[in-house]
Amino acid sequence: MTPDPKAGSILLLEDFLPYRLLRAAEEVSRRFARHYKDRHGMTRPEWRTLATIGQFERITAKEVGQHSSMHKTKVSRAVRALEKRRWLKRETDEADRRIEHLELTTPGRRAYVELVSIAELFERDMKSRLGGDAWRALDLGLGAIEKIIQPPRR
Amino acid sequence: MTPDPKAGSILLLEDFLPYRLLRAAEEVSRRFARHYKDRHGMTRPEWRTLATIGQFERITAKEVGQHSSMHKTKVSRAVRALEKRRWLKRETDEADRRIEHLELTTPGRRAYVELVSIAELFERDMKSRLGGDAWRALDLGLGAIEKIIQPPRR
DNA sequence: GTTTATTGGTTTCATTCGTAACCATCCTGT
DNA sequence: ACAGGATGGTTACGAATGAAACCAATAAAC
Repeated sequence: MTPDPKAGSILLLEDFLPYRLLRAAEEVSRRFARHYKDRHGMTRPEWRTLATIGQFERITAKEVGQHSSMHKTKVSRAVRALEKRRWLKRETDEADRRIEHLELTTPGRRAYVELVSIAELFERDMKSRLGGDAWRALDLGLGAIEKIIQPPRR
Repeated sequence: MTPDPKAGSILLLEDFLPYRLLRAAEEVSRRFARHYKDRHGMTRPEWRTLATIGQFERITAKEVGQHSSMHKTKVSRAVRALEKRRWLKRETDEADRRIEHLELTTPGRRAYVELVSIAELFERDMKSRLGGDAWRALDLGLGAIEKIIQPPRR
């Protein structure tokens, strides 16, 4: 398994940025996921939904999807799952009865607060492992990508 | 949909690094995927497998998985798909008949060369959009993550 | 004021995925 | 030489995914 120096090849997968980016992102996510999966058996869509509803007092499913970059079917399923746990409640909008406003219940907010602290701990740990320079570099690089990729979602 | 400044929340999903990283990576990958999907209807596992076999003259399925960070079932399926296209051939190892050596056929290598140039074009374009500073920052940041995440695969 | 288009959200369905079980082959120890 | 593991690779199966169809409800067109 030695790289082939022969002419024409010349793509080192391990240096190809889209590959590196996805690999790094998936591994980091996988590690972070262990925490909330272990803790409550939550999936990533559920975690993102919880995080988003927690961040905004009251929000619709559509807005959750926009804010957390999730397909509406993922949101729909995650909302149902969280509802089954009694971590959130829906309220149909009076003026437009298609819309449902989502809010966390008291246990839901408790879970949210707990998960926030786990997230912060994880991020701090990651930062300390990476070192300040790399952390800032990553922040800058991701910022540049975010500027490029469309609908600036905030 | 205004952020809730109330006490206790304090997690901005859009600033949470694991989230940002995955979102950026998925979007970049999605865009790159359009190219090889349009061109040959290839999936990501197939593209990675092709890229890996092209990079090494002759390689086993297991090594493909290691090099491209793919689960062995993904590799197995991708290899079969590429084989059906007649882009690769398998050769059972004489000494150890569990092992199969994989090589590209002539059309396979042709497709590989084409995809490499697409990849390089994509990367160049991405670099020019991001700008040199951000590009280098990203490279540095990803390098740091790679150093942290396990089996240093090279 | 009725048709027509749009929108928020759910459901269906085909595809993709990973875990685990599996098969065949090889290696180890005795 | 034979039992018990490992190992390369495939298969089976349940869970997750997203595109598209769908359902209500609202808004626009006329």
